Amino acid sequence: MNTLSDLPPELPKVTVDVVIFTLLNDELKVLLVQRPIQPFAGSWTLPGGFVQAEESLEEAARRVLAEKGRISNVWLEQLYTFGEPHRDPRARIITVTYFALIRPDTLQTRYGDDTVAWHYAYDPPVIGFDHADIIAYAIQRLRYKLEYTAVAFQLLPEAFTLTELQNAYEHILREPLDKRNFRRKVLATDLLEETGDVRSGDHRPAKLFRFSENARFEIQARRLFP
Amino acid sequence: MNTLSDLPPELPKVTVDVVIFTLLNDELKVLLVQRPIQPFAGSWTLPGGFVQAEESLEEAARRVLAEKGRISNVWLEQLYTFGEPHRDPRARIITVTYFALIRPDTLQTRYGDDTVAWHYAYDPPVIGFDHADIIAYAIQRLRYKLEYTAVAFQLLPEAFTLTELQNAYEHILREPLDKRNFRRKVLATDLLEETGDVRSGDHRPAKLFRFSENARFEIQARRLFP
DNA sequence: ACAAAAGTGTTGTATATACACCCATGA
DNA sequence: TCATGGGTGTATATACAACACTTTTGT
Repeated sequence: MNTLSDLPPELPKVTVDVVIFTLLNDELKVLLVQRPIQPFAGSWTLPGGFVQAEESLEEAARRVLAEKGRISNVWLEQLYTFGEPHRDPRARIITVTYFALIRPDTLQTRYGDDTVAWHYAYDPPVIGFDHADIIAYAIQRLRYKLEYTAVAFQLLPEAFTLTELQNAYEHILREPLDKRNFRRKVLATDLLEETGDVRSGDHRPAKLFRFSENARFEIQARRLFP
Repeated sequence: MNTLSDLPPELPKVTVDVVIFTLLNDELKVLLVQRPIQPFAGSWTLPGGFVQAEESLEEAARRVLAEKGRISNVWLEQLYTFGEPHRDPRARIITVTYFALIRPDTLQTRYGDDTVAWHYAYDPPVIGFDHADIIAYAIQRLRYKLEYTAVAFQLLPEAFTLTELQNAYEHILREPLDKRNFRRKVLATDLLEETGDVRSGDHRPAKLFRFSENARFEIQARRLFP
């Protein structure tokens, strides 16, 4: 694997960083890695790595996901490319960023490894490099996509209640939504189907839904909330 | 300036390519450069260049605009980053693409230089590398932005008639628009103001408009056609 | 006077919003 | 029986789409 010291200093090098979001306890979280060394020792940064010679940018991003948290088969989209000359004080680094949405149980970190952890996306710890900007931009894109597409199911378990879906929207958008209007809108699309089961809690059981198969092809195109 | 042969072959190198659009004779055109050498000798490609050590990506894109057509002070936005391993047969090249909208009179090419020229964006000549994909993606983004923002004025002269504005929209979107609805919508925004002059042709003179100053700050945000 | 482009309103339809009560269950 | 979250309908306002004729000028 390349390290910074392997590389001639005069040429830009290319990394991919991935903003990995999940919903954990109704909170939007982002996966961060704590830096053991200078610069920014102790600060948290996005998981990333150098682009290898024979992999595409998206393959590099998926490799990073696999290496940091054994995450595979997730939804991933290119976000933006950051290339200010001195964003890394050591060398010229150009970073192609991706963002991913996963269910929290998809992540497997090594037992006892507290250098890879979920943090509040809206209230992160001390962040190194320009990664706070990247996270802020990713949140903006996520909120935008949430209003216009059906990406939300990437964050939810296979089956979910309409209240759970609405909670996900409310916590990411940070605004309350009207229950009746929300239900009418999501049911008016053909993206949801009932599983036939219910979730029984303390009170009245709630119908369980899943995203229909064709929803997976419409993440990009469909406007859930026009 | 770096050339491919200067660079060690094992590391990805970074270029910026710029998709420069204009409207010329009511047609959407893209600026292309004819390649003098292999690979793809004779094919047309996007203007581009290597990212230099001390310039940002956007600065690199502006340098390309200045070098190829003495174009300065134009609207520019990052588009996407292309990085498939063998998109350039000679070496691993990662290209950060930008797109720009200019008025056709902004371009100054050297007299007699026919290796830099406007081509039909919707009906381009033979294109080298994967630049046809890049152009197609840029058109898609342009159409999208046109429906949701006020970018169109980047393509029009300082003063224009409503019919000229509608023509611009119709030729980029490739669909006819209703004259009354179009006028009502654009005038309902506060993005346009009358210059007070009229354009006299063969027939009834048309009022001239300009984009108001605050429109320039709202290119990104404002939805012209919600 | 006529050709050609500029300019102008109304109506129906669809969509978004605001809002409050009854239902089913477990304790 | 009561506490809790699940589930439901209507009325109003706003936005969009369809549509045709009159006005002004130059020749």
